[in-house]
Amino acid sequence: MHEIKQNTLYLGTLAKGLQVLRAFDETHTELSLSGLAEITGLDKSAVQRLANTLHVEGMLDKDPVTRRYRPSHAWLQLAYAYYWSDPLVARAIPKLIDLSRRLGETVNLAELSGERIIYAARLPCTRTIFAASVPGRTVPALSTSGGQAILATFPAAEREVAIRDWHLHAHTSSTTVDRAEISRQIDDVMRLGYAITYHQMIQSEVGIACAIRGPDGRSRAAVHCSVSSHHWDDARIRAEILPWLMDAANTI
Amino acid sequence: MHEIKQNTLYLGTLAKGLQVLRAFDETHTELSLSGLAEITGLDKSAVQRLANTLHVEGMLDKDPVTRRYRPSHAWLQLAYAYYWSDPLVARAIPKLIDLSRRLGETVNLAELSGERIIYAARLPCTRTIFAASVPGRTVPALSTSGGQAILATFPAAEREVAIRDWHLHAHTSSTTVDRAEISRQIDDVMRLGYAITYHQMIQSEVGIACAIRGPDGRSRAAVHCSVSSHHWDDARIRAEILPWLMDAANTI
DNA sequence: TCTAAGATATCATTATATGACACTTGTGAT
DNA sequence: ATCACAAGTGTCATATAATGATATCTTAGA
Repeated sequence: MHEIKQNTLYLGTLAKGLQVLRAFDETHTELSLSGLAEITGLDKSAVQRLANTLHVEGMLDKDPVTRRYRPSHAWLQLAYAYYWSDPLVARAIPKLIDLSRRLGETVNLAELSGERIIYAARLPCTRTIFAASVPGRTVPALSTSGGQAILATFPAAEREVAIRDWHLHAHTSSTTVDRAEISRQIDDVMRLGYAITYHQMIQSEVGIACAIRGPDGRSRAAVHCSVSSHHWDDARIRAEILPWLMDAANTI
Repeated sequence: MHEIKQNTLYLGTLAKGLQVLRAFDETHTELSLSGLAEITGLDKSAVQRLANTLHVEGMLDKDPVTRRYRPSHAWLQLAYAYYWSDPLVARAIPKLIDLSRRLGETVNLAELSGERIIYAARLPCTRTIFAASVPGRTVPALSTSGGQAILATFPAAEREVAIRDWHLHAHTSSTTVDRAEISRQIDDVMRLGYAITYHQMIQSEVGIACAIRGPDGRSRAAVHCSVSSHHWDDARIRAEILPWLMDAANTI
């Protein structure tokens, strides 16, 4: 029955424990034993043992009355450890703080994580939806200015593979799902040195991003700014946001 | 030999896997197998299996050349799931954004986690040390204005136990380690409705906090603001920061 | 080039996780 | 208030899956 990972270096119990942790997301903020069993597809008894162990070890809080499990503060402590381990975050944060004060708009550090962009650091400056104010959110790289800015620094072959194969999802009615169109957009990014996208993840949201280049010229992260199209027209974005954004990206 | 937790509901393998995750912190940002074995106190072979499993499951990145492990982006995604699960964060963030714009200073959501305060949400507004700009950091509750503000809402008996027993650590030369003095400070907090501490975690840092009260009057979190004593004297703090801070805490 | 320290691989042994089942507790409907 | 069903908790024989000692391979430093 068991996985092809039937290697002696692979501990199934630990992997299942991680499955339980990852069962929690935007829509599943607290889960009962049976809920966990359903989502993970694991045996009822197994989930009981896994959840209990995670609880005893302080990784899950348990509501004594509803008996439902919730992520514990330990999850934030893991994030704290992550932040120290990511050298880019430490270098970017001071610049992002300056940038956000200067622009008065939300700025992010967007990192490439597989086929997706993860917002590693966020400085929300204006009331916005919750998902846009907390770090750790991931979105398809092809659909964001951050992802396009990063992809534009890739060698042609890799870029084409990415544009052809990477996952896309129509988050809004205006999300670009035509890969040829995305390819053209990325050509523009290469020419201009920055990326702008409209209404990709949220309606009336404009994303502007500049890649942070490594010593090899290749980028794995971008400085990203998100503004409302109601408050900012194209000309003002290019005049008042872009210069500072590019400066920040280049000095990180 | 094994733990007193020799319960059939306790999965040792999973617990050891978590130990490996928690081996990473401020000072250990990337670890080799032998490093992990040393920190966790686990068998070399066990660590090999645990780390390999965590790597395969995407919880640890592995540098192909140094063979050292680092926290992966998955750690941030866990934090993202945490944020959705914590009802206080969602309610606090819009208020914190307003507050930080108004004050132009760093504001935090401080939650009580055992004997410590954890900064669940942070909006850094001014360049500061790295540890103060990323969420997930924990500090002893007794040594922070946030912790004192929360403790001041506790019934007398619990408060006294906390002041007597909770852990203290002299982070700076000015950290208050005299528990009688802390008790007096908390009495002041109860009278005034807010807490101010000086030089507790960092030199020349002033912390100001107001408790966020639940329907039962008891508090589990506080709105916290951190400023430099070079730029703010006591009078200005009380006149220009406190009113807004208390307003924010009361409306969350 | 040599030498250790560290990483990877192997394997017999048995401890440890498994999952079916029974039991208990809570919840919502009648 | 009672009942019935769903959900949570506990037990146990079984064999899978974790163990840790050892051996081999790799890397970095002398």
